Amino acid sequence: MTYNTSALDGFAALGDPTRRAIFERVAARPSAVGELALGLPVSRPAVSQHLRVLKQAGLVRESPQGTRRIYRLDPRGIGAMRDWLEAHWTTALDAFKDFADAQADEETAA
Amino acid sequence: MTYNTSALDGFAALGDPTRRAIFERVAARPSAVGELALGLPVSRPAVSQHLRVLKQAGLVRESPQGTRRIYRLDPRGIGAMRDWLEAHWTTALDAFKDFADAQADEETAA
DNA sequence: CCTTACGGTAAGCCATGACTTACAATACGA
DNA sequence: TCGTATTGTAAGTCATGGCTTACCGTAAGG
Repeated sequence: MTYNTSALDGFAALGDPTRRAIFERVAARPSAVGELALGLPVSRPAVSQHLRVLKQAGLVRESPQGTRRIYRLDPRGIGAMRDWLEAHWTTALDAFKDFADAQADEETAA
Repeated sequence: MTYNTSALDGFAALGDPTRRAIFERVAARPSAVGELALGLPVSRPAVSQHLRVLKQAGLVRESPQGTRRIYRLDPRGIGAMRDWLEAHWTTALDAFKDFADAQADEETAA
């Protein structure tokens, strides 16, 4: 099973609560792996593995700085998700409006 | 571990490819469970279980119609995700801009 | 009524993945 | 050059969850 596996994997990446926490901390301030691990209830390797997933989803970028790797947001991944949601947002509203209208008609008829 | 478990569970819901396929089909046209299962490589109970998750995430709504249940989009869930992404979108752009500027300065200095 | 259609639920199987500890690699500082 | 700091990776464990088949409830229609 493959479906559309493109950049929409951002949803799977942000689906994990720990990963979402990491993402939000990186969003607040670019950080190294160790710093992130300090504020989280998981080990440093776990954070490292999560960052790899986030990176593959295009959600974060790393830039080496000495022996440390600074992680910052990458607009590409979040942009793709944003576009996808925005497209469905309008259709969702339209569909809901049609449904509400139909309900109203039903009420009137009854 | 709990983190923020509110309506952001939409990410976890849409993280699964099968669920995303179901969501897109419901977005294209409100459908019954059986119809959805016909066009997918999984059994009808599987679709039913996925719909439950999507419903709990506020992404779809069901409305009984005879023995059938018509599923349509629910704007609430997708709206929450949209807001969350939109907020981080701007910070992502800002952070990226700062980073790009710093890189440019570094280039100039070198 | 009795039958048929439709869909939710239970139980169980199995792959995925999140996490841990242990280890290897790399860059900096004394 | 040697020790230290920082991080990625390997291997293994364990829980989560996605899928299936079997079953039960319920609403229409003869």
